[in-house]
Amino acid sequence: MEISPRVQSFVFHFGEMGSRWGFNRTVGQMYALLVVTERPLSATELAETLNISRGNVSMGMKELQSWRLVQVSHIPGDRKEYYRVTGSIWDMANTIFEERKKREVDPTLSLLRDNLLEEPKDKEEAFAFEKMQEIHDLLEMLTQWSGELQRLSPEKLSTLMKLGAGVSKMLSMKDQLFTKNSQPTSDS
Amino acid sequence: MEISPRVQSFVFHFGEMGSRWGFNRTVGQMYALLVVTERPLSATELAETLNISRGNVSMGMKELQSWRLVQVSHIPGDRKEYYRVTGSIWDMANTIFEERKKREVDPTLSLLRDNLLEEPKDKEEAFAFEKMQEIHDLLEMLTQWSGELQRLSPEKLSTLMKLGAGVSKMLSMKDQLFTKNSQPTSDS
DNA sequence: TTAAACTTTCAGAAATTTCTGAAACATGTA
DNA sequence: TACATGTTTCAGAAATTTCTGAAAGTTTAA
Repeated sequence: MEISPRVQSFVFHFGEMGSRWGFNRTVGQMYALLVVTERPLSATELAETLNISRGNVSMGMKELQSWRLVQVSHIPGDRKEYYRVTGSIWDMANTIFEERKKREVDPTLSLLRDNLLEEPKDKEEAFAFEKMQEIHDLLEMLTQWSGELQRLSPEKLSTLMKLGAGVSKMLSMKDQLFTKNSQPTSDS
Repeated sequence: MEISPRVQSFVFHFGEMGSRWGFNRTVGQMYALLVVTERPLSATELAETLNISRGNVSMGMKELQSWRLVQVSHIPGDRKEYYRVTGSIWDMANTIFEERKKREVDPTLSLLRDNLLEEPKDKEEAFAFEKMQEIHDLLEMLTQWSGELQRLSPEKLSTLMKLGAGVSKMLSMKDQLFTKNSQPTSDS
């Protein structure tokens, strides 16, 4: 399969950047190519288009499937496996966030929780524990919040984003608002 | 300088994780150690405590300074340079977000902008462009939003987070609210 | 100017990650 | 069974990243 220069530049760029987002260059390229191609692609097509080995594609697809970013599909009368991305761009972003959290934040959170169970032994440790507690709280906040955002529909999220600086204004009116309607927030 | 086992486990863990957050293992360790230590540390102390070379510390400090996560400070009558973290844990998270955005999102955004200037040549390219446009819009949204959040004070942000599921409820009342008070949102 | 005390640089060693390609494996068909 | 058409695995090659440590650089003081 040949691809146009501008699409190619995107695919390659995504490869370079992809490594920052948790997968390596070729996996990034494979994913980008699948995103911008309407029809599902076979492993061989991926390998030939990107000039990478067949084996590498196999491993890459396995990884992308483990991230739930790619699905296998079949074409009637064809024994090959064809790959395509799952869901929308929005789903992609959501999934990447979620998976990264699982791999990067959660382990830190549980380590901090464990470490903070006991009491600090001296002044130095007390200071360290304070900082670790702060990081723990921050990460927990982020975790909780990202959960909320993921439950929000894209439309609502878009509204929230467009609101922009208005968020601040809105917050200052929040108490007033919720008191008026006597609707408590659903705190955990 | 010797550090307690639990603090050490945090420092090492942060090293492993740090590589995910944009810096390598030893830089992550150096930063973690500075975070949990109250007094500023010299390069030699860092090197000895972490068992890494003096040269590596020098490079690491340069990098952390370029991230604006670490500052140099001096002790009167001492020619050594001492390092300490800048700002609070909250500032740290903010800075890391901002720097990562600069390095990871912005280049993609400008590549997409450039690529999308011209018209697609055929049906395949049209589909690809559509997807690229969606990614572009998503990234731009994130960019705009993260800007907003950064301008928000930690207290307000905390309120917003605690609000949790309430955000959704609040949004549905937003129009009503702003109409009542005839206060338009400051859209860009 | 020399020396002492410190920092930075960078070539190349070491460690780690990624990728290839051949062999093993799987599955359907004749 | 033998074969055709696929996929997966994995040892080790290749590429990349990180780290060391010795040499060069900087600054202050006498």
